[in-house]
Amino acid sequence: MSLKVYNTLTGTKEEFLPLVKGKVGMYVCGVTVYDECHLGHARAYVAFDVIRRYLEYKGYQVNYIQNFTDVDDKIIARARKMREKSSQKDLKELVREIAEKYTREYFEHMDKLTVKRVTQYPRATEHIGEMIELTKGLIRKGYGYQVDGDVFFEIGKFKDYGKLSQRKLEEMRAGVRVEVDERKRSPLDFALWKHSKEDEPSWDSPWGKGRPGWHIECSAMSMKYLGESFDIHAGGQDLIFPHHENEIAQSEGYTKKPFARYWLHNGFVTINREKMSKSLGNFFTLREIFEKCNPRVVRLFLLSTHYRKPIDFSDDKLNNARRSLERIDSCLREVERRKLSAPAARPCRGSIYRTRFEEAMDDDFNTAAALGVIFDLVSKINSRLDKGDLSSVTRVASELRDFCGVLGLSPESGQETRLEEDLMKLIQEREEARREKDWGRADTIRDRLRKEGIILEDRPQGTTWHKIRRSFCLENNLLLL
RNA sequence: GGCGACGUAGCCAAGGGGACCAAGGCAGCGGUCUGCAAAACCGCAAUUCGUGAGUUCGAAUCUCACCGUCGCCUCCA
Repeated sequence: MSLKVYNTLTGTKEEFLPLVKGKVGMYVCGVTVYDECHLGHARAYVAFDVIRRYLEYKGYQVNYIQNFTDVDDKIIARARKMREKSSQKDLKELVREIAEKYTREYFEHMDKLTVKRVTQYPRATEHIGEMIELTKGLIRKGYGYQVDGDVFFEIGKFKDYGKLSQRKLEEMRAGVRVEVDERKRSPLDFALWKHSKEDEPSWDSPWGKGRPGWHIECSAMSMKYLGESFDIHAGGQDLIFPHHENEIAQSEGYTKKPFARYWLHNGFVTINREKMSKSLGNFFTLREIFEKCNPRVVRLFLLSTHYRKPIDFSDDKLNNARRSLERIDSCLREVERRKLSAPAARPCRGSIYRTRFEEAMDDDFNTAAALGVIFDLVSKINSRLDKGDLSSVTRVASELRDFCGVLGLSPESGQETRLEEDLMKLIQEREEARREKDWGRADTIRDRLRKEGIILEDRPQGTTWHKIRRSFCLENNLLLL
């Protein structure tokens, strides 16, 4: 069975065939480290993390590169603001600090979302030399022109300009409504190199002191780490134009070879159906969301819609995801409890579920459909457990774990198996009370433990307990009131 | 203005010419289990896929029109 991916470049789903058999080179545009990550970032990196995981599941060796833009106008603007306020520090120093801070935070948040680390995270500032070389080459080949200390890319010289965003040059001109830099030959020409002001971060170049334009870094770094042509280039839909269009122009203008072969773009996160964005002020940072919600819940929420479609965010929808996740978790917990777990089985010989799961994922990474299979598996396991038919539970459960792993939704390992002594004692006390049919006391203890985040369940085989996350506690406490 | 996406039960969401009188989740309802719960199980719940017309033996799925929502064309995941 073959994997099909939707390619923005052609506007169709195509069979995925990597350049080199068994290997995939994949580049995803990373963040500009000038502010906190928000849900939109989470969506993109979770989506491409799942794609990476699935490619690995299929047996590919994935070389996954993601950059950090650690020098650009926004970071500099931020640094200026900071300096105005209090700091005596040098602007360049501040830029470095800001970049470092938000890079660190990026990793913290992605770790919580169980986004696996990619192969390498190159930074723009560490590849200035490569970018200068590229820019020099582009000038030599007639695509770049210098004005004062700036270098621009002349889009009119690249005949395929617009092929990714499926636009014609004339159409775009009509739409341009930003003030135009008069020195540019076309309003759509973009900067390869910008001269910088005295106090700004800068590097020596043939055009004087300056810094690279935004688009050139991705061309330079993807080429360096993945070669002049590679398999997958991905990012948010908002990067299609102009960022990715410009990358293509630069890279293909320079190498005369096809750049990325498959372009994948994720849809936006919306709030009340409007794009979440800084300018609208309707964005939620991951920090805020994680304060009240388990990151796994966020991840499940994000995967419940196909990655190319818009996904609308609300507390209500998070709660929905929360309950769904609890359904998976309680199933796995029960399997564990009955000692029916086994390591995730990988042999792909087809159960009907595995076939369905792979069909879903092969169809442009349809995680929503794949989740449907996961829940069918959960139902099957629960049903078997209920009937006491344990014969195939171990096998089915390992399949379930396997699929959860591909989506990055495996429960945290190392479930707590011990309770503080006083809490253990309370549970025993309740057992006694129940034996004596002192229901009042039993219920008091149960409620009290619940407030501690410990859920008791009386089963035919005896009482069980499990801890719940604070986020779950909050909700359950509300239910108690 | 140009280009594009979407509209499926109370909510989320998959499907994208016949196996669909439409998967799965949440919420809901009835039952089983329980001291009561919780969890779980069994069952019910869209005769219908924005509206209208058309193509077809057959349409949620294709075509056209209309209505509605959103996005890109400017930094943005």
